[in-house]
Amino acid sequence: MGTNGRRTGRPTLEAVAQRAGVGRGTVSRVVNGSPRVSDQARAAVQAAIAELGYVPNRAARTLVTSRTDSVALVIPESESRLVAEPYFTAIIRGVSAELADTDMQLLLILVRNARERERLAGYLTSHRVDGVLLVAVHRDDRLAELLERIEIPAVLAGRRSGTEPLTHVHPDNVGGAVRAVRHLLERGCRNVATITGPLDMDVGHARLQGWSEALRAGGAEPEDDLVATADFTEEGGREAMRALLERRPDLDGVFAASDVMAAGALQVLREHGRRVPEDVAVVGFDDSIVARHTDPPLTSVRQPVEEMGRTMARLLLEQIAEPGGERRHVVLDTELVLRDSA
Amino acid sequence: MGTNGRRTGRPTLEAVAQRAGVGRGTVSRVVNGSPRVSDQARAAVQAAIAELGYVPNRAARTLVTSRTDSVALVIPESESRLVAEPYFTAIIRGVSAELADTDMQLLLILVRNARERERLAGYLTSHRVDGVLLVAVHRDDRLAELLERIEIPAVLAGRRSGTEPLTHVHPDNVGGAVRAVRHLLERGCRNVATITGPLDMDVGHARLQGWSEALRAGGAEPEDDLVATADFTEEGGREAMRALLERRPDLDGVFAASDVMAAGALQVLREHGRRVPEDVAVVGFDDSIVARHTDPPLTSVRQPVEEMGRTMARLLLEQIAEPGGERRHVVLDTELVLRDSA
DNA sequence: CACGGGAGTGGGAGCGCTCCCACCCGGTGG
DNA sequence: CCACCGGGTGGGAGCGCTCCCACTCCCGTG
Repeated sequence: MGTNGRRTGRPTLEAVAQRAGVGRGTVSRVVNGSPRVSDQARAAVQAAIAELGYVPNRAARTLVTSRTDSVALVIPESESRLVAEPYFTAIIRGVSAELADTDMQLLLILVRNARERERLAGYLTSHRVDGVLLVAVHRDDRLAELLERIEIPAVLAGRRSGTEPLTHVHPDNVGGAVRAVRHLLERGCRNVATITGPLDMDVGHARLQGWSEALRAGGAEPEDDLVATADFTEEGGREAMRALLERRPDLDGVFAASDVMAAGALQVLREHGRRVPEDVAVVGFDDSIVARHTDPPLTSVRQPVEEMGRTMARLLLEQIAEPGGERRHVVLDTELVLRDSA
Repeated sequence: MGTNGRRTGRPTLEAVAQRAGVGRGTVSRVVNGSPRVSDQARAAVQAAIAELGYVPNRAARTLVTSRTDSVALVIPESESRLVAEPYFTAIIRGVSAELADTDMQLLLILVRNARERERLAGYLTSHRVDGVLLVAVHRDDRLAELLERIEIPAVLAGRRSGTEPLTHVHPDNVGGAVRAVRHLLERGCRNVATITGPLDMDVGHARLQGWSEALRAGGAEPEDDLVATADFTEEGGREAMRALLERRPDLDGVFAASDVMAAGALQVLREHGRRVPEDVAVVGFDDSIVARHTDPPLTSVRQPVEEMGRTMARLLLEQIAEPGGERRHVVLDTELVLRDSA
């Protein structure tokens, strides 16, 4: 009693100090790994910590340091329905794995609408997290702009454009697309069409660019009527495929910028009596779970999503540790996974 | 200068009080919605808050109240590969939606191994969160035991057994299975087999039970050689299907306790030259994304996963608000989604 | 042998908030 | 007319930590 009106039974730094027969300062130094402590004192403190089961009070620490030891993973919901869902799961898994050895907390923030974006803005501005990971970035991304404006450590999955100033990580979209289309050409396809993602996203744009590059490298000219743009959804894939068949009945290969769109395309091809891969060969992108279950199973470009998550987390931690450091840009390799569709 | 050595430019409660010409106590009362404030004072304070853009410092509040205003969603990784992935995404979405209007933060914690479970234990014991949501519960679940022991507000998705003492939410597994099997019987199936999930999980057990009940209700006897146990994976589904075909070549219907296992079963049936649904009708469970892409598309029992997430969050908030309240148990309805496989 | 300085240490101040007690004041009842 | 009450209010104390300054040793140097 007296001055010590403790409400929770949890031991404090003070208690540890008393137990170890040292001052608060010394305990703090030990806990925070300062070298300026004698071996003797350190041992005594560590023993006391173990005996009492001391765990530092995060709030008290945050209050004085104004670090929060937590980072936010922000997922714009509107996009999350579009991009294949396993993508987010894999990102989360990677981020979490990388953070596991730290004592950083992972906050998950889904942003569904303008009101929630507003809330998020207040949230970030009041520095309730040390850093932010943002996925599903598109051109003119309001959230990315926000991150840039308030100068909080941040890492993007994807980018707004080729000149993205914020640190970001993404798969080699161009290279992956090139690989896919090259494979189609090597199989003997003469008229390779593509179903693109939204062209206001770099990922959509880049995969289209890869298609063009691969065609040119193969001596073919990328023709406009071999391109149909969709929105990463299955229905979008179906519509695009119908349009392509109408415009170019002679097509014999399709590169779809996502597995889900490829799945839609496969349905339409079947409806039209085209055999896959004999009449039309199809390659998707993502190597997601759907790729293994389509009929026929889908050849697809694998992107290392979990690895992306890990990398993002690592870059963010670096940036938090050294806020002045320069922005980074990491591109991860893709790989073509062969199945039956091409 | 002087006593006010502020480091961040953010306004404090003190600043608001000064601006509004009232005391700290009054500002605190307004911020926390106490009725014991005159309309005049409240107006002045609200104006000052708006002008200064005041946001309460969470750490300071936590330090004194020992509330953290955050809840943890705990996902045991070992299971997460097994249960269909979209499940977690949907749970997350539901939880997040329900929390969006609160100022509760959502912490995501993946637990991969014993070491991380240990860390989590320390984490929870030191009350760094106000409550916990736990998914993928199985019998003898160590994490569930932990939650029970440290008496922290908690809600489970699923349960350890029929006598689960903790508050929990789950779909009507028995009813869903009954619905599926009844459908198979009504279609004219005479020998309905089942591929179960792990029987050390209530969900595996309950879906098996539903199969039995429906058979009996239909006048048939559930025979042991019509049951094969798997682990919710595709490969498990394949093996189980092979075993069933060997034991009971006369089977003409299969109820699989998950879509992923059903997908594996479909492959094996095709390999064996059985047409689906003509020779063998198949029903899955989950109505996950794979169900739409199998060949043929899979009839499946839909469980309202997002709704489960919402419900879990709601129950948790109630429990945090009133820690003494009694445990709750919510069962959500399922629905049969008809496609081509049955 | 005095002195400067580095290593190690203790503890005051203060982070921004809530809690609670003391106080003020106008209305009511004896 | 005064004691009483209760709505409304201000501000001290204190949550548990880090930061930093002051202090004590004890070594090496001139």
